[in-house]
Amino acid sequence: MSSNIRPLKKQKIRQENEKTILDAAEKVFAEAGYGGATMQLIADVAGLPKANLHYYFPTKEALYRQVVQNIFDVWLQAAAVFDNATGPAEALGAYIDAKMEISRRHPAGSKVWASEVMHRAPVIQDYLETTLVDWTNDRIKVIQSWVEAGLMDPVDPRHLLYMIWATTQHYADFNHQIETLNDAQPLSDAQWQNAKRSVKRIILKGIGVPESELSKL
Amino acid sequence: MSSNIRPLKKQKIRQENEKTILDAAEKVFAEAGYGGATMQLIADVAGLPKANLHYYFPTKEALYRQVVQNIFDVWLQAAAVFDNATGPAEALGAYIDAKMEISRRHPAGSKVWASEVMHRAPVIQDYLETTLVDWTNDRIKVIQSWVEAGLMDPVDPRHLLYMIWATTQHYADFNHQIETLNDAQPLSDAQWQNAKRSVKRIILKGIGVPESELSKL
DNA sequence: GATTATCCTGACCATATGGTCAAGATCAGA
DNA sequence: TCTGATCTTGACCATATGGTCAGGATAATC
Repeated sequence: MSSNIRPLKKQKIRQENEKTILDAAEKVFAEAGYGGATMQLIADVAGLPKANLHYYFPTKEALYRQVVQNIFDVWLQAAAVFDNATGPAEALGAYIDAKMEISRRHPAGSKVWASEVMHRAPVIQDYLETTLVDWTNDRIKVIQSWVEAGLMDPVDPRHLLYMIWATTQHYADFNHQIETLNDAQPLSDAQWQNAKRSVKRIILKGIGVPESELSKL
Repeated sequence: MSSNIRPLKKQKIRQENEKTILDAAEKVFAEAGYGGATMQLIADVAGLPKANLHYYFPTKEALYRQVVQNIFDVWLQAAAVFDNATGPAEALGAYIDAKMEISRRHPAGSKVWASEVMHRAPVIQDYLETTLVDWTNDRIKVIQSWVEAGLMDPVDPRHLLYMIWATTQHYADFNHQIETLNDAQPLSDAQWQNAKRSVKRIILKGIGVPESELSKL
């Protein structure tokens, strides 16, 4: 391709505008849902005329699809931390930390993801059936091996994963409820640390990680 | 009031139609979100002409509000099981069971609730600030007393509650994902039992409930 | 400076949707 | 059977929304 010669500043314009639009779209989709979001509102948040959105993204659905796929990528990146670790305490601890951090930094993305799945995944069903299924089955095998090695109790890996997903994402998806229960204040740094420690401790102890490992958290 | 004399069969008609409409609305709101749901679709699901919905519920928002409030009531009923129990194993075990059962029987309601909270609770914010805050603070005190009585580890009650809510509701809100990961099959009776047992065991063990109590699950 | 490709945008359109209404049907009680 | 209240519904309306388009601006290349 000669694409790295001809378009240079122009390509940059496209790149930046797409990013601006995608960020605005993620926020609006998270706050209003797919049906409640309007192209006009996304345009306003992005600071661009509506017609400009349709220049970069042909339809609302195409824009939404891109938003959801980006979130899926973030999700997969967090999953990488799960690997290259020796045992359940280290691996699951790091995984929980990573997912909690995403919930903190990326709540809108998590909400869009939740909404998409709640509505039976009309856009990313194929990803669920391929990438997610494969990833999950791989991790299940890893957890199974830990069980067989006596590093943890014989818990059902599937439900362990669901619990980790549910709990960590809850801090993003239900952040409004959590704030309301926190005197209408966002969690402070210290409260986030406490949340992470609490979640890790209960789950890891719950699957039989020895106290000697837990004290490292 | 003479309302128990005059309208009798008529009152029954209203009652039945409102129920039909509310059931249809809950399903459609859960599947499409507030913005994606249309009065026409709700009418079709209910088997009634659209104009009839507006006879019983003046606006879409009023109908939605009623749906959400009904769900809140179910939620509170489940919370009752939390009480009149002696210690964490019994109380939290029963609470988790009750919430898992709701997720199984009432997934649409849970999804509407999740969606409402994710969108910053435009309709039931007052309930969150009053009923939910009060209920939560009460339970926190109860859990705190268990900690002080040495019946469980000194975990942060707030995050324990969040974990229970997150995990149990996950089985409703993300049931599509769970089905996809279960060979596109809904969970069987046995799988639901396994899910309940797994969740209860990890959480209760995670907060330090002694093994002698856990074996009763 | 001329040419071409990319980018920008106000004005516009077709459609879908929430909601209205008036006329008719059904029912309880006198 | 007559009367008044409740219920039913097809037809209709105003508005909001996704999407289009033509004409103009801007930037790169020669």
